[in-house]
Amino acid sequence: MNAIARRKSLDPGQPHVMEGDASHDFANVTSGVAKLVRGAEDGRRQIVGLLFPSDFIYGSLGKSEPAGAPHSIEAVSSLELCIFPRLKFEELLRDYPSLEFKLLSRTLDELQIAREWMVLLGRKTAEERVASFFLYVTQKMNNLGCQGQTNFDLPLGRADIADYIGLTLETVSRQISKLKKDGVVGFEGTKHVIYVDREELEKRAGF
Amino acid sequence: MNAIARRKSLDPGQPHVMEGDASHDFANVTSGVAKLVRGAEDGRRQIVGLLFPSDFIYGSLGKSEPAGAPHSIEAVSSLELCIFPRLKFEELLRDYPSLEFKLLSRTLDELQIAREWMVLLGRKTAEERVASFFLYVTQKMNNLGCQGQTNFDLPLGRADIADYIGLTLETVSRQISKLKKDGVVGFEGTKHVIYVDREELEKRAGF
DNA sequence: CGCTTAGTTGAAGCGAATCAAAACTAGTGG
DNA sequence: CCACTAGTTTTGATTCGCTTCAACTAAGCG
Repeated sequence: MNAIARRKSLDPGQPHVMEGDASHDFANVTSGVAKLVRGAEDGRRQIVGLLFPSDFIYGSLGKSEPAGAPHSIEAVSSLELCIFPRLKFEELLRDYPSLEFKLLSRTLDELQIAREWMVLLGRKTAEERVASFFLYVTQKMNNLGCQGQTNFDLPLGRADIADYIGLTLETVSRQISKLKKDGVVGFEGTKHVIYVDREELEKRAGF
Repeated sequence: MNAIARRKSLDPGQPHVMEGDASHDFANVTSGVAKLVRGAEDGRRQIVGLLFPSDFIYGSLGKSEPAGAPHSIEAVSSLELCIFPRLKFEELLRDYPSLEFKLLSRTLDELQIAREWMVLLGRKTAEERVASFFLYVTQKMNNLGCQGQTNFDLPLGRADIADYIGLTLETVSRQISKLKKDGVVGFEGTKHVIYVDREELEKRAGF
C-alpha cells in the first residue's frame, strides 16, 4: 500500500483540489483538517464536509471519464495527505476485498453524517445548529486524541463555522457568546476550548 | 440473488422502517417511490432522501450490534421492495466483488446527492430551492421513463416537498404559483406536470 | 353530493441577515 | 517591548424573507 502512495503537504488555506478540476486520485488524511467547499459566484459558500486524520478523499470511482470535482478541498490547518493514483487504487481494491469493504463501510458513515447535517441545515434554529456543531467537534476530537479531554482548538474560524452550519458569521458569534455567558462552553482566547457541558449542549442541539 | 430475496408491498404512507428500529435487512426498490424521514417530537420533519426504482436501502453494514435506524423509510406511492436478509447479503457481497464495487459506486453517488442538498438547504433562497427540486425530479423521471418526456406526476405533495427542501408548505405553494404564472412550469391539476422550461429552471436554481 | 384532505392566498410577526462600527488578536518591524 | 497594521471577532441597529396564523378554494372519494 505504501508502495504506490505519494505524500503531499499543504499550508492552511491552500487548496488540494479546486471545484470543477478534472479529478483524480484517492487520498488519505494523515494529519491536519481539510474542508470540502462549494461556492457560488456571488460569494455564498457552503462547507459540505470536514476531513480529519484517517478520513478518505474519493476520486471518481470507476468512471471512465471523470467528471469535474463537485467541490474544492482546502486545508484548514497544516495538512498532510497520502495520495494514491486512481488506477492503482482501483487495482488495490480489486486485490484486497477487505479494503473495499472497509471503504464501503466508511462511505456509508459519511452518508449518514451528511444526512444528519441535512436535518441541521433544513430544520434547526441558530442555537441548535451551533450546539450541534460543538457536539460534533468535541466528539471528533475525542475520537482522535482519545478520551474525555475537553481541551482542544476549534478546527474552524467563525466564518467557516458559519459556512458549515448555514448561518452568517455574526449569528454564529452571537450564539457562541450566549453559550459562553450561560456557562455551557468555556474558552481561552477565541479558538481554544477548555470546557464543555455535553449534557446541556445535547439539550440545546434539538433532535 | 433471487434465491435469498423476499418481496414486500406497501401502500402509500405506510412505513417500511421506523426511526430507531433495530435494523435490518438490505433492500431494493423495484417499483414506486419512498422517502427517508427524520422527525422531531415538536412536529418538525426533514426528508433526507428519496428512493426511486433500482435504488438501494442499506442495513447496518458489518456492525455486530446494529444501531437504531437513523430515519424512517415510508412509501410515498405504492411501493414494491425486494428484501435481502442482512447476513445473506453480506455473504453475497463477499462472493461477488463486482456487486460490492457497484454498491460502493452507488453509495458515492448518494453521498454526492446528499452534499448537493446540503448546499440547497444551507444557502439557497426559496425560489432557488423549488427550482432545484423541479430539476431534480424531472431528471429522475427522465432517467426512469427514459427520454425527454416532460409529462409526469410529482412524486410528493406540497407538505413533503416542503420537508424535503426545508421550507413551509405555504412558501412552497407560493413559489410554485410564481413558476406557473411565469410560464416556467405547466400543470394539469396539482400534481401532474405537463411542461418544464429546463433552461429557465436552471437559471432560477442558483448554483 | 356532502365530506375530508390538499392546496392556495392574504396579513402579521419574527428570527436571522445585513449594514455598520468597535474591540480584540496576531504578526511585523522599529 | 511597544507601536502599527491587517485580519478576526464581537456587538449594536435595522431590514427583510420566510414563517405563522387564518381563511378560503379546489380536488379526491365514499
